Amino acid sequence: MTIRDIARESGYGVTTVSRVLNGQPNVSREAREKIMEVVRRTDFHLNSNAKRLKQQTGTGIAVVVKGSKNMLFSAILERLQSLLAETGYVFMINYVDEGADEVMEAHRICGELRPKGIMFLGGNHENFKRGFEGIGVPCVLITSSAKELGFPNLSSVTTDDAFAAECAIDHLVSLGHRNIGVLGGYVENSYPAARRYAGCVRAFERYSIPADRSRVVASKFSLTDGYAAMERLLDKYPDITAVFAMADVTAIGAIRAIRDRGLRVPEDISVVGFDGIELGSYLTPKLTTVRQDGEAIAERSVRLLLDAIGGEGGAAHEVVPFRLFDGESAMRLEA
Amino acid sequence: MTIRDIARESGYGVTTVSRVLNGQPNVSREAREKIMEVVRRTDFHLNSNAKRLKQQTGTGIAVVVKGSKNMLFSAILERLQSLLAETGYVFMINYVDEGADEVMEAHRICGELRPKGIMFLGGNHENFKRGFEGIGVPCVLITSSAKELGFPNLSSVTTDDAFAAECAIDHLVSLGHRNIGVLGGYVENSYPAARRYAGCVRAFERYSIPADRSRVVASKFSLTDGYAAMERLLDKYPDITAVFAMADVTAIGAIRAIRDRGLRVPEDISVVGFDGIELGSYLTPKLTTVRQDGEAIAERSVRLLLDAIGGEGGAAHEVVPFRLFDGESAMRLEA
DNA sequence: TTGTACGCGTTATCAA
DNA sequence: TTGATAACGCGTACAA
Repeated sequence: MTIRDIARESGYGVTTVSRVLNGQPNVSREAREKIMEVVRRTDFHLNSNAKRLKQQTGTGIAVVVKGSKNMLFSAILERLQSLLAETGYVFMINYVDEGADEVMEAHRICGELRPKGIMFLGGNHENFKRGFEGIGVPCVLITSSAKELGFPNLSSVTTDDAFAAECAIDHLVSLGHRNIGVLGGYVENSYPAARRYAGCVRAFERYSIPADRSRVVASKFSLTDGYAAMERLLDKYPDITAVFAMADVTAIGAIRAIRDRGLRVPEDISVVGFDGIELGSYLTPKLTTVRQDGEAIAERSVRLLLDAIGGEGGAAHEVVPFRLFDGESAMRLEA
Repeated sequence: MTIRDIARESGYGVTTVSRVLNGQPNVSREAREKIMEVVRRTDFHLNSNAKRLKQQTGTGIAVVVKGSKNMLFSAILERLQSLLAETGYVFMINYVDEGADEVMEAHRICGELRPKGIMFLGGNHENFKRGFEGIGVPCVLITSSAKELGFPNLSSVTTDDAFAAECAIDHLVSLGHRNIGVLGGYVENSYPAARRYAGCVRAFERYSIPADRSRVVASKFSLTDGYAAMERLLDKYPDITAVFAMADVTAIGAIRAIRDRGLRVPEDISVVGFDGIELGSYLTPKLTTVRQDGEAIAERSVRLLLDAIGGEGGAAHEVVPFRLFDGESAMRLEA
């Protein structure tokens, strides 16, 4: 079933049929109705391969998601999907492993799917430095700033990770804590982890908390890794009274580890997370956390990408606000 | 940059270039090397639109995911992705809203992406009855049995929902509970919900628990809806001692609601969930739940779909084992 | 082993 | 307002 069959069936030419199917003007009412009738009757769909071949363009936006069990990413993804659905773009999601090279993947995607733009949900700066050259379509990196990378077709949308982490530490210190552990991503692999770590250091310095008092254990952002990291932290520094986890899932894993040692949250150890996933406020105690604004992040990302696709200006780097959600998992240190 | 340019540049014909690029035999070593050199040098990629237009097929498998915040789905999806990655199929994920018609969406996808097969992660029987006719590619419905639908190109992979729910109720009854509430999906919209409900009824009858003692409140499968459903349940039946929630997220929402009423889990109210998401065992108390085997579900689904695409046999309907994970959220009823 | 030439289904151009 | 026809880039008979 092709556009030609519709033409023959309806008594018009292929051009007219094409016009109707693409909602173009310069078609008589009558022709439009007759043709649409046939189209509906035969349940005809344009062949998008032929269409794209002709138009020299893949009508779609690819999303490369780094790590599939990130609940913040899920929330952002959902919002992206619904925002993009309204625009008529096809939305192509590709998950890559946390250790994979998302930029290599992007090259593959460009060759294969010819997207009009690419969104990276998470990403490693090294991979971009090494391989982003040569990617021709507009891109936006989400949850990791690409400002210093300086590519003209790579925008970014982020939370101010350093400042946000600083606020988290501020909060703990204001509650009287000085022996604070940090559970984090791998600073060398993850830009957000590096920024958050930098924020911690800044805060510790401000309060003259010696560097050796800030106990940092790297871990992947997952329940099980958070658990393991917390165990190591407790082994090495049994005197800590508070923990800042660089992701909510890490915090949840950590809380389980704390309890499995017979300690309580927050009475024995206060915990502050990062991300602000919905689940956090269903836990007991409710998770105190730095809440990133996933909705805003998604919206700004789509806006930036669509503008870039439309040819409006070059790369932009936006920072969306966060706020500290004061839950129940962190409390004042009893003297 | 086309295959013709590569041909000219390398001094061979387009056919030879095409053969090399598709790994076909009947090409001399020398030609292969020379051509590959040019391909690498110019970073050439085949135009997949032209390729698919010619081959009359989109090389890919589409997945229609119903509801994006289903953590079980996320886990299955991840596994599907990695299984399919090994096969070289492009993996196209499409999220649809819980209220949307996934079969309509499948039609759109067929017209647009021309996939070789479709996987439905969640789905409504009514939609299939009404609209599946006319979908020509092999499909597999995951987490909902399509046996009774009888389409020759629609396989399915499920847990035995009815039996699993029956086991959940069995467990609660064996702990001494008789006043058991049920928090569930909409029985009329969700086949798994209907099956699980049927299992509950069967168990209640077996124990001669009057139907009016089984207090059922329908709700969507989400944290917030689980919370609201539990509130309604407590309003109507303050004397219940146990709750079976048809999804873990519902259970987690319910637990929050119970606690917000000043009651304890499991001392005042026992809770049993369904799905067995990883998170459950990080909670306090650890969630007692019916654990579906997401890995096996993903693996069987891929197997079934690939076999069907390969033309091996018709529709098959597989049931994968589950098991009751005995956590801490359900306890013996104190006399 | 290699090359020529045609057709896949659509849109764009141009003429009617 | 309409229609004939030439591309788009690839795979593949078929010929050499």
